[in-house]
Amino acid sequence: MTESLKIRTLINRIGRIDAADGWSDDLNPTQLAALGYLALANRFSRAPSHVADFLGTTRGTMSQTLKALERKGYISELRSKADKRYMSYDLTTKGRIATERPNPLEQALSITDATSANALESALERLLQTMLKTNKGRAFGQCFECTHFRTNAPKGHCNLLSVPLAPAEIEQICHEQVPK
Amino acid sequence: MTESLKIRTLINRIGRIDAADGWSDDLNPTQLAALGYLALANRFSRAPSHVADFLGTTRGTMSQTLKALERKGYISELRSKADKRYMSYDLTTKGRIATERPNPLEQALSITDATSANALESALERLLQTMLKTNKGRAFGQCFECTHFRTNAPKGHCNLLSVPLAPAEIEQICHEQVPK
DNA sequence: CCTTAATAGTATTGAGTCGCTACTATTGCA
DNA sequence: TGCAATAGTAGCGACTCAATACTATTAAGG
Repeated sequence: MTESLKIRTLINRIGRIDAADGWSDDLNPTQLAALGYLALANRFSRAPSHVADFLGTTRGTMSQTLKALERKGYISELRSKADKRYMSYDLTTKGRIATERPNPLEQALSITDATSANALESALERLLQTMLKTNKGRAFGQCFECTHFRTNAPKGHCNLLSVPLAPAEIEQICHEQVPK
Repeated sequence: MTESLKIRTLINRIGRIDAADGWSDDLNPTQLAALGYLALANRFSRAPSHVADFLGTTRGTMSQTLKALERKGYISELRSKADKRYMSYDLTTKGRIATERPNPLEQALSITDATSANALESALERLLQTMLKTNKGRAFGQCFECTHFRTNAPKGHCNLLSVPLAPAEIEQICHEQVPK
């Protein structure tokens, strides 16, 4: 059994076990994953196509998932006036609460020391970026780690969209992010 | 954004992107995951309930998935004579070939140096074991890392089942494994 | 021994994922 | 101005998935 196969099996299994636990209430793992992404993404990155891109699925599938989330009252639709094709989703209070539900993965990580957690994160981050490079996927990183980001503490500025960024937005996920 | 949340998001996303790519032929990610497990498991660990346990799903769901795999000719059923309730699945040649298909995750890992791959594996292994401990899940590790294993190179012996183990079996996954 | 409990697999149901194709509406570009 | 690109969605078919209920078999206890 090769090292690569072991790692792949581990990631797959950890993800499945974590997802299996995420079935409570009336949300399934995919709906919860979409909700979790929306909770982290900035205001330029909350369209169906962005969520689809982030989770490696299609616009059609994600469209249905988001409609289901809206029907259940976890998110609300927001249509753009500038570009009438474009739409965005905001979390409702109910949606925000749902993302804060405890899960076995974070629970297990909470008893891990900070140094090894940090090492694990950067190893996974490197792995993901390598995968995305060959797959032509987007990075979806945080603004403060982006080449288009200029700091102006405590605020920031996006050079790509020519838009000022509030302090809270600097840590959010953006679909245009290009890692430094 | 906490470190735990980042790691959870990364594992989830890596798993999904890897799975999305695994859709080729006529197999979906879950079928491929079940097939992958059967390829690694020893002869005592290839029943529907074992696969279900390994992947964190139910017997009912896995029963259907395995029936689908059998219908398509990837695995073949083998009923036990000792215990008529029990059954086991073997991979066919077609099934064995399907597990060898290249995938983005292993491809990305192939250009990672051995030391960091090793570190990543043990970090994920620790994370999984912590998750399983609170969830009462089984470890599903390899025989040579089990408390019931006795070596008798190049063969081995299982003290739990009182059965000799061929060299190839020592590296296989067992549902009874208890990590040392 | 024989009743009862535990275990293994499965059929069924209903909600939902997922890729795919086809379609509409809108915007960008040449 | 016309045509291509983009964004979202409906509909289809195969499948996942939890949950329930069921059968068959084996184990355990009085």
